[in-house]
Amino acid sequence: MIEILKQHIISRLGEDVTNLNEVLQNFKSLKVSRNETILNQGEVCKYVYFIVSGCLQVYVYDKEFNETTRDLIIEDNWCSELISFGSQQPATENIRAVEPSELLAIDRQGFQNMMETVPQFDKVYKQILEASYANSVYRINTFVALTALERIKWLMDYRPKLMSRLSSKLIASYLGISQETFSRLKAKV
Amino acid sequence: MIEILKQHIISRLGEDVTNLNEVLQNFKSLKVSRNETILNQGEVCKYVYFIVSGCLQVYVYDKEFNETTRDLIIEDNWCSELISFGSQQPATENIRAVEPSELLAIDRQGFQNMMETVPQFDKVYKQILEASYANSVYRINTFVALTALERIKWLMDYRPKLMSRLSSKLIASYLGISQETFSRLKAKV
DNA sequence: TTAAAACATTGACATTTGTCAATATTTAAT
DNA sequence: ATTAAATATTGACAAATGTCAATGTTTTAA
Repeated sequence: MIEILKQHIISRLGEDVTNLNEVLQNFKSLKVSRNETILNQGEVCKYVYFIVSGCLQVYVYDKEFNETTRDLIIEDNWCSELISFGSQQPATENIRAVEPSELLAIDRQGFQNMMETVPQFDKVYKQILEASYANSVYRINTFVALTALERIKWLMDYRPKLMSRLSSKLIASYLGISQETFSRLKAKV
Repeated sequence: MIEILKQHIISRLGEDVTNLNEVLQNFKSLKVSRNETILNQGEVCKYVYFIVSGCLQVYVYDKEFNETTRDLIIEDNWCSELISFGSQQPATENIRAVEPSELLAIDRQGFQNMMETVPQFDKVYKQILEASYANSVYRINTFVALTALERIKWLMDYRPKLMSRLSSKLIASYLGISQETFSRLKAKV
């Protein structure tokens, strides 16, 4: 499992990362089953997760307790509630596995260790943050102006893996439309 | 003008910032008039702006060339197209002043100088990035699930200054609703 | 100060999307 | 393998929002 993360890091920081193997010891490996929650809103988010395999859902509840999904993240990506992780304030979002998933978790102390052992690691946090930010900006700009049908087309074009792997219910919640509308419009594409 | 930025930085990094005055020399002061564009999509974003007074709009065009506004940022805040600024790739968003504005601009070289002169300054970029990220996450989670009326109420409660200062047209574009719907629902609140 | 332009409001109507309910299909657990 | 639960589809209808057009109001610039 660690090997996948190793490749991921090398592809970003280059081959010559000193102490990489020691650094990777800071990650704890865990397996989570489908529908297992790994963060509840109100708790402090203690870890940043690297997804080795599977898929995580980041979501909130609206006032009628419907879930709305801010993000769906698959293998070879990072996932966390970064705002809570960074500030140690209670999280405003929930995270759960929507597929059986293999994760590598690192806590703040681990991050600290890494920064000291591998100076370039400073960049990794910045990269994760920048990627997350870019993703959310993109999501706002893409979605505010699009109709339900256009959102579906967008997902098919740019996130085809999500479309084929996940339930309609989940996709609809990610697109911000009802299941019924999703079901109907899907047929029209 | 610089004095306001100085207070802003002191409030975040504390009183004892070494070389602060020299650091502030890296900022160029500029005045922009209403409707003046300071970044066009396709260009590389060269500056991060601190808004001393006024208001900036960050927006994109949809396929019918309507503007959709991702953010409206007022005085005492930072504004940039951070993804372009960080990567030096072409910007995907436009920025314009929607009020006559006084800005302090710093370029990458200036940022570099600051990091070297004031070690704590490293934090400032991270803080700007984190704040921007938190803001966009909040925007996604708040808006995806809200009706037009609820969005208006939200704006009145949490961004009352925007509501009173800016045109209905702009506010509607920020809320992702038509001007007419905004006009009608505003009366019902 | 005045004319032109931009913006805001309102009505009529069309379109999109949501809700509820019934049924079919798939998935999960024993 | 069988049954219960969850998910997906479809219809009928309601509610929300958008579009177009007409008019009134405010802002801007000469």
